[in-house]
Amino acid sequence: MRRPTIADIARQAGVSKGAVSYALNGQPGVSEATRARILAIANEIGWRPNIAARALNGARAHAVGLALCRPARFLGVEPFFMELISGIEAELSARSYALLLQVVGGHEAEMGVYRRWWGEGRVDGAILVDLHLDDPRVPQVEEMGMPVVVLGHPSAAGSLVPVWADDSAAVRETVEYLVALGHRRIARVAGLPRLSHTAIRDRAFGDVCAGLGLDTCPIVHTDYTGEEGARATRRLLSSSERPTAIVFDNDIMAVAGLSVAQEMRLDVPADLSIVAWDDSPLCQVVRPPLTVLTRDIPAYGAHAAQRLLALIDGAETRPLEDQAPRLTTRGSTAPPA
Amino acid sequence: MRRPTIADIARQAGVSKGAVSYALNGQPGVSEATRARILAIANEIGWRPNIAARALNGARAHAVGLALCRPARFLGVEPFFMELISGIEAELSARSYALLLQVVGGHEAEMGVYRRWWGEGRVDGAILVDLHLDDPRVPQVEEMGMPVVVLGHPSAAGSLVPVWADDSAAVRETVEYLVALGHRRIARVAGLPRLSHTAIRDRAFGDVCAGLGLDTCPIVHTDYTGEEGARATRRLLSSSERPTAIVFDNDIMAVAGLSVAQEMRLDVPADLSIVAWDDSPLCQVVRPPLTVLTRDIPAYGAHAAQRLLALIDGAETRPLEDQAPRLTTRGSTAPPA
DNA sequence: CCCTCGAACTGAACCGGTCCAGTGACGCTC
DNA sequence: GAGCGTCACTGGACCGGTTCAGTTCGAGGG
Repeated sequence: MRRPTIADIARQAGVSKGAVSYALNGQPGVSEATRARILAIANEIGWRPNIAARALNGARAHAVGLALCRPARFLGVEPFFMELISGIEAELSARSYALLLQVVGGHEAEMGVYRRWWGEGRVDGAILVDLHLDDPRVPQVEEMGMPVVVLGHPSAAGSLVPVWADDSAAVRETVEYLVALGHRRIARVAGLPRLSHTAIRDRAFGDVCAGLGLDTCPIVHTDYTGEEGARATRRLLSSSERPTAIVFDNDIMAVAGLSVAQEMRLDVPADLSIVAWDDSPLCQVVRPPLTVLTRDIPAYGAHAAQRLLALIDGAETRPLEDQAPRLTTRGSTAPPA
Repeated sequence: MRRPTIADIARQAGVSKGAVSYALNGQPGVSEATRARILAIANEIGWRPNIAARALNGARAHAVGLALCRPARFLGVEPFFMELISGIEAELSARSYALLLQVVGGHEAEMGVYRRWWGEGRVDGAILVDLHLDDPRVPQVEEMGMPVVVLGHPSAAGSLVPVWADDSAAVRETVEYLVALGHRRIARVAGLPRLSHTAIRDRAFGDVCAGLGLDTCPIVHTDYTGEEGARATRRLLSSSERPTAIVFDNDIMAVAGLSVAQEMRLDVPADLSIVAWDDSPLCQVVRPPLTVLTRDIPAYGAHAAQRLLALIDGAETRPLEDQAPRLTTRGSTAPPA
């Protein structure tokens, strides 16, 4: 039971392959009657275009690539990637593009995957995530000439098209809110220090705290896991200058931090206010529910996909600034006791 | 800057395209000297095989498909899919296969995606997840003739190759453990009732409870979200015959249930024991840490990918029974007060 | 020295589409 | 009714590989 080809259709319709091609692609060159006949036959015998054959004629691969460079154990931890992917997907599938996904162990492997995909004509472009400071992938991808959208701040994107959100503004909003509540000792439990968005948030945090004349504003770096979040929290809460508010870089660390505080018989929010980055069901399920910096992650992914498709079409190449994270206040923040 | 082709290599090496093809594919028909020369040139000019051209010759697409039929809001909720995907990926990438991913809204859309992928020669096979009772996808996929591995119990897989784990055994182990602790009133907060694995767990739960002569063993069905988990827990804990132990079908509901219990001033585990299905950082971060049914989800995905690749190669088609979930006891289970 | 055989390689068909240069028929105009 | 333009369609080259039937050549055997 061979797949039907346009040659089969041509034979049945009594026309040439060329005519069938025109008819099926909505191009001029065939009469409406013939077109209808050809479409009917194609439909009847269940013809589908063979993308390989199409791609061979210099056409699009109709797929974009995403290589995630994270150990598997971190992937499950954060809902971020799944939400991002579903957003990217929504945009892609609307244009019948597929997403090629690969989980890789490191940057070299990631570049190897991109090189292979691009070299094999498997993808028309890619999305780069988790930018590092001085990320080696940026110049390498630039050299490959593959259309690429970068999820991250323009300052780190080189000549690639960035899609980004203003994390600095979110940090500022959060700290100002906590200060308005009366907090003077605010700490930050951050993610991996080599990630560029961590650096941006760190700097914004330092700047805002200094600007507001706050006392000590420690930053502790972690690997985003609950264990490290708990350890960082324990350390902060045991210090002589115990902070009255902690801003966490993700939800899982915030929940871990909450548990640590409660273990230490501290009341949240009376003794300690907690803010998490990125909302998730988790943040609403714990007691008290967590005040969070909310992002529309699927939209973020969708915008990135949009820009990438535009880039592939040779159109839009300007940076795209997405909505900044918004502070959603819940029960975990209050004036210090 | 055109992509180099074997014609370019042939020209530079002064041989025919055919010879280059033999050399690059490790086939006999060229001398070792020539082969080395050709490989050197290919390497130097950065040649990569164009998969479209290869696929055109009836070769493999070197990709498998996974269409996830879940609303985006559920995807982020559970680490399950991300872990599954990373496991699938690990196996695929070792064999240079890519994973085509699409998130779809319903079963018809999902079948449309598979039909398109298969018809277009984009994938060599697919993995079917979240089997329903009398799942309409099974006969449809059978008819398409596409190699497919089903993640789910053989009884629901029709003639497709199932990869499954013995959930019944896990349910039995859990209930027997709780009974051994002294519990007599055990409840189950289950997932979507139309999913076949929910039905299997439900039946096992009923059977085991009946077999052990337990009193009432209510089952409440939910949609896997924290909100519904909380509501179900509230309902169970407010009933006249309050259960002393609850087994949840995922981690997020278990955590929500824990919060509800603590809100109701019940001590966990003294007044209520809690067991969650699927371990996650979340389960270890809350107080008390949750007793869970642990599965090696990445391994599960890897095994499914293995079986699928074997199936594509025309080899193995027997069902594969994976390791059953194992009970990992933590602080959330104890004898009833 | 001739014949055979295998290794090494060539040339061309082929996969399933796209697309361009032609071709023939028809209608319109002057 | 000759000339022209347009429409509908044909035939074939082409994309980048694979594969197979030949061809050439050198070595070995009798």
